[in-house]
Amino acid sequence: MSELPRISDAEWRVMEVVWKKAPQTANEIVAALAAMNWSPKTIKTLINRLVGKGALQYDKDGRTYLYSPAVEQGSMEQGLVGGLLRGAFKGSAHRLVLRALETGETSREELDAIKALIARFETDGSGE
Amino acid sequence: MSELPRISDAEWRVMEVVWKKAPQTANEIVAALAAMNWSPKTIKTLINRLVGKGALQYDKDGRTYLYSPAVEQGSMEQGLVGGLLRGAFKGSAHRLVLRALETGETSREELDAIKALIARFETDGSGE
DNA sequence: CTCCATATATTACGGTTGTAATTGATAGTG
DNA sequence: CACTATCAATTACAACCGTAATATATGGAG
Repeated sequence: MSELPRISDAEWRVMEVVWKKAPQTANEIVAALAAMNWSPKTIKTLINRLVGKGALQYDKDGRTYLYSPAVEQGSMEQGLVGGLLRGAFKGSAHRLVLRALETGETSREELDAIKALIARFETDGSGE
Repeated sequence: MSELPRISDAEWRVMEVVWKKAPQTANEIVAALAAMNWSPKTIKTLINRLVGKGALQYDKDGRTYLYSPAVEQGSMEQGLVGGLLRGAFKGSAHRLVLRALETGETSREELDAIKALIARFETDGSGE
């Protein structure tokens, strides 16, 4: 049961790019992150760290590398939220949801989707 | 609009103690954290860092200090969840909730409480 | 007034993170 | 075949974090 790597915020941005489309070269990743205004060097560093942590893997294509995720986005999201839930919220999911809703950025559609989730988890204790 | 300080996990544990009861002396905080098996020195360091970050404040009582929170727990929780929501979930509250529920640790009571929250946020767009 | 127990303050040290620059390897260009 | 543009690898460095140890100040016991 391989442990999920612990990755930082900046590293997460890089993972998002590769989760969205894989494999990608370092330069493609850099291009996808243009909006971050990071030096390409910085992004290369982040990529290397992610490889070191086992979050990214690569195949050599001649001189360049093709990077792909080595961990699933959903698992990482679960790890993140689970940590918060256990750590800061002591398992109180409704308090976590309260804080999320308090940001005031949640649309009616999101609220409906959450209602649907609750219904699903109410009938059977887990996912459908 | 004072910015919320950014505090680490270990520091959060200390804040929890002071949020639960304030003011408290350093020694009372240490006692409350006995279960963490941290050296008292370590806890003093965390307290000092929290003061430096503006998360704790103190009043001198002779030679000892009485520490109190300088930021509210709710605000800090909101900052935490809001950051996650904007950062990793791109505003998709229902996906955040999904990941929370997937941990499989959520009781029926929690689910009911969440339903109540949804209802509240559906009628008026914010807290009552 | 002196000494000690104890409270706070300062310093330590290796690992992580943000943010890069420098170095080393190599595929093409001429 | 020598040179350069470009990859990836190594190194840098300050701030933050976990985890303390050491130093300094001071109220109270004699």
